[in-house]
Amino acid sequence: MTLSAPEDAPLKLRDRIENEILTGDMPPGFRLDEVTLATRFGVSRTPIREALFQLASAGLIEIRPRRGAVVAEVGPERLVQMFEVMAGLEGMAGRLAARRHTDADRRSLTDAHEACRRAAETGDADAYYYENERFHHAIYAASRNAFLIDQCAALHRRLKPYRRIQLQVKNRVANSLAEHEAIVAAILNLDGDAAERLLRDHIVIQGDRFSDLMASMSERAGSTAAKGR
Amino acid sequence: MTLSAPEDAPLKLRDRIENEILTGDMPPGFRLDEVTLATRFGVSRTPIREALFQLASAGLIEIRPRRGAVVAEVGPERLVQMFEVMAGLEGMAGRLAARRHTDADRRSLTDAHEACRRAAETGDADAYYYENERFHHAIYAASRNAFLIDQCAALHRRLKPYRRIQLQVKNRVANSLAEHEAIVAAILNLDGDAAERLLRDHIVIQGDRFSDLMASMSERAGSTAAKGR
DNA sequence: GCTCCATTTCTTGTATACAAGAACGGTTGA
DNA sequence: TCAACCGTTCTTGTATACAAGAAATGGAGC
Repeated sequence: MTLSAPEDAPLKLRDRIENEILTGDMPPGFRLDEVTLATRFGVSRTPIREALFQLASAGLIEIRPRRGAVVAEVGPERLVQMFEVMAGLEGMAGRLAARRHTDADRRSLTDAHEACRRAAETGDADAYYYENERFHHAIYAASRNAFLIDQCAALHRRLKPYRRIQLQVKNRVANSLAEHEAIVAAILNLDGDAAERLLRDHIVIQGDRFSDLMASMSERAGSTAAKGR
Repeated sequence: MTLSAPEDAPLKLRDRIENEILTGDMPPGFRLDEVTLATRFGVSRTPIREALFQLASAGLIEIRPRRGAVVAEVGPERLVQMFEVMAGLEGMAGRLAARRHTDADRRSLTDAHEACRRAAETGDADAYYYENERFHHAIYAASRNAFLIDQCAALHRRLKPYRRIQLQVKNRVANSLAEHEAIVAAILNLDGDAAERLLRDHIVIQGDRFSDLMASMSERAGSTAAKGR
């Protein structure tokens, strides 16, 4: 299973491990043994350790001194917190995008939205997942704040696996698209307050949607558990 | 010059280097030579490299493959962007704090505010700097979102040196305290919208304040320049 | 049969050795 | 005098060796 497909030829070690974590090949709690990884990737322990430190900084794994590294367990509570922050950041990006976007931003935003619509109409969930990502990145970019773009992209990336599950919830694609519609309108109308509010609500998990996500998660946990040790 | 004083006995390598960067002992553009650092700290290159990778993940330094690491140059543009994001995050923390704070949060918030007032009255800028930090962390904590707390604390830490300069701007302490007053009131009154708005304005740099900060920065750059190579 | 302790084994943390790319300088030619 | 090219030197990237702490295992005592 692969998540994204850039030029995958010179993929750095860090990204390869990161992918395995994000795709769930290395489930939460999975023990990351240095020598095992080293032999598996055909390198020595040194570059492995460097990659692990970077992943630890990103919060994807947890390094306990002298006790090795494990894939970070993100419990329901922390997951909700992360989505809450994501909602805040996206709302902020939307507000800024509404009053700062350039003509080029406007175009890439509408393009991405149209691509989402096409994917939704064909009912291809995977395609929608991909185009949805493009849509959100277009909003980040339109905020014209490079630091905010970095922060949003980083958190978005970390939430990738859960977002994917989220889309499997019933009717989510149709609802998501309708929300996109309103978001685009708000940004193009330079209505920052509306864009912020709409994006916040678009991301936030609450009520039924939250329960659904949690349910999907626990199912999934059952199927992938005990891969570690 | 030291920034904060935890139990400084078993200070990790990463933090020691980080401190030298944050305090300005290693100014932006400063070349971080591995062997030099290794001999200076009395260790081998390996742990130095680990620390450097972590600092790079945090955005404090920049590692150019095969070309070594340098302290990241944060230009005025990026600095403004970082403060903009900080304002957004603090606003969010304030909004959440207003509707989630516990009795203990309420107490530590008012305590921190009182400490700020005392420091301001004695005119001790350093003391105010320290208590101001405590005040903001009290708000983060009151948001009851551990992930948001982490994010806020990390960015706050990165902006430390610039915040310190900011306080040296004329009348800033008095204005800051007045703004704190209103923020506390909003949070205690459970007025999330007001808390968010007030905190955003409290952090944001614009107009005169921004010019003043830039002026202080360029002065400072002059005094510390060319320490690197 | 269970528990606690000692020994062994395994894993991580650190140091060092080696390889390869980048910066530097000197020489040669116009 | 200046520029380009080649060789040296220095720095980073990787591998390996060694040390020290943690887990695992086996045995002894209760």
